[in-house]
Amino acid sequence: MDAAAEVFAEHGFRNATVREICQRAGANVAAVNYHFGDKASLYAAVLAELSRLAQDRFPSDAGLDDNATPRQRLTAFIRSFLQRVLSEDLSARHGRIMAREMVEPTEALDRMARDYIQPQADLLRDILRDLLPPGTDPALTRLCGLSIVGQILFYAHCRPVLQRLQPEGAFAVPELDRLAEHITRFSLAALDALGRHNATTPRGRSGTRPALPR
Amino acid sequence: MDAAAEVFAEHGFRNATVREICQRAGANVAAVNYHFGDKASLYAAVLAELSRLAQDRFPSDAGLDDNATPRQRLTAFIRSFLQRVLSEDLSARHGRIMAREMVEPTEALDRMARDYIQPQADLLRDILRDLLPPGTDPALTRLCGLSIVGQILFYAHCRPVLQRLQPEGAFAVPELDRLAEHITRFSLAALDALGRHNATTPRGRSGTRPALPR
DNA sequence: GCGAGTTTGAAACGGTTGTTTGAAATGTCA
DNA sequence: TGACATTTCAAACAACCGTTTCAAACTCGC
Repeated sequence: MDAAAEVFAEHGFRNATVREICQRAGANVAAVNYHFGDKASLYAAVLAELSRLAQDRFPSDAGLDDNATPRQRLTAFIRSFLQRVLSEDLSARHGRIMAREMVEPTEALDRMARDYIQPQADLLRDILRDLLPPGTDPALTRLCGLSIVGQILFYAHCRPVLQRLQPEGAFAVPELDRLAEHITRFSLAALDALGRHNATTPRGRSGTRPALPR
Repeated sequence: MDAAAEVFAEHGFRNATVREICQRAGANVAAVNYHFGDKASLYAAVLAELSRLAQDRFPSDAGLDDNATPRQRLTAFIRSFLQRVLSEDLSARHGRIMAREMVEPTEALDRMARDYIQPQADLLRDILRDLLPPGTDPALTRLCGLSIVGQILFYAHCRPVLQRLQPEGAFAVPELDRLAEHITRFSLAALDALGRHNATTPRGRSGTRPALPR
């Protein structure tokens, strides 16, 4: 399974070959079918195991006590999410596999969305509900959540592009601490401002919002 | 080439088959090798053509006159970027192919990064330089650019996931107009706040920034 | 130490891939 | 029309894929 995780992370489900997996594991080609039934079941087993590892290595509420403020909870959420996505050790394979799965879904994505992604989405929604003024349009809350997740997943999806951009290293992936700090600051600043404008007209569409430049 | 663009967008370079391309084009299997040399050259030709189409259908300065403000230029940049990525017509194929290329690069990505992505990155950097106070740390400018691009590309990369999230449709992809407006508002709010805090200590690291919650 | 149950191994199978081949069809121009 | 170049076509090729087969090797309770 360790070898399989490596190969799946490198090539994706479809392009990974059981021959390479078995070779890297020092096993025979028939081993996969004997122990797991087929390639797809091995993939499912690897994915489940990696999700479990990533989840309890970087829990979303890392270092929070019971009465943490919403701001603290968002900070922890962003940081642990980034760690799961960017960390170079075991869970890096989880991040790479998930990134591929999002762009090119297999049947495994349905279960991942339900068991792994949905709870994260619910958690973020709850944090944002506490962070934004009461009565905030749920659609706005949702959009803010997507803006935050987007900033994070960007580094999971686009690393190959960042590495190719000039000038040398200027667009390289920043170190994780610096990155988590920036995304948190950027997002909190936006949430504060959007919350302020929205609090005055909890149900209004955009009447009192500052007009966008045209 | 039209059939090829379709099939490449659906399955990616590696998983697309010349047989399906030729069948969809009503041509013989040998046609690809006869007219383009090999599968990779056809892919390169398709990618170049789609980039050209997307670029002059949704130029980054759509509807701007010469003395547009930085805020207007950012608004136009975000909107046209989103259109290139999400629009359902021709350029949808370009968006899907680019998304795949970012997660699973082929040799074609090197040229795309240089000729297509780099100019966009330079443009966004210039806009942000005008938008943030003079003396802003270039690293911060860069991070803000990545935050903005991340929010946009998220919808290109994660649509399959969004469609699978409960509750029904609540996390579906919002319509483009609403989305462009949100990302612009979210980003401008963050830029304004970060600019304010940073302007007081143009070169300082984080001394006077509001402390993050722990 | 032995025999039933489990695991491994080399080889092969059927299927799909990108590419090549060489003949047939089509187009071009005197 | 007749010659020549260009394009299409069905068929085949070699390589690789996931999976199966079945004999050999191993494990472990007795």
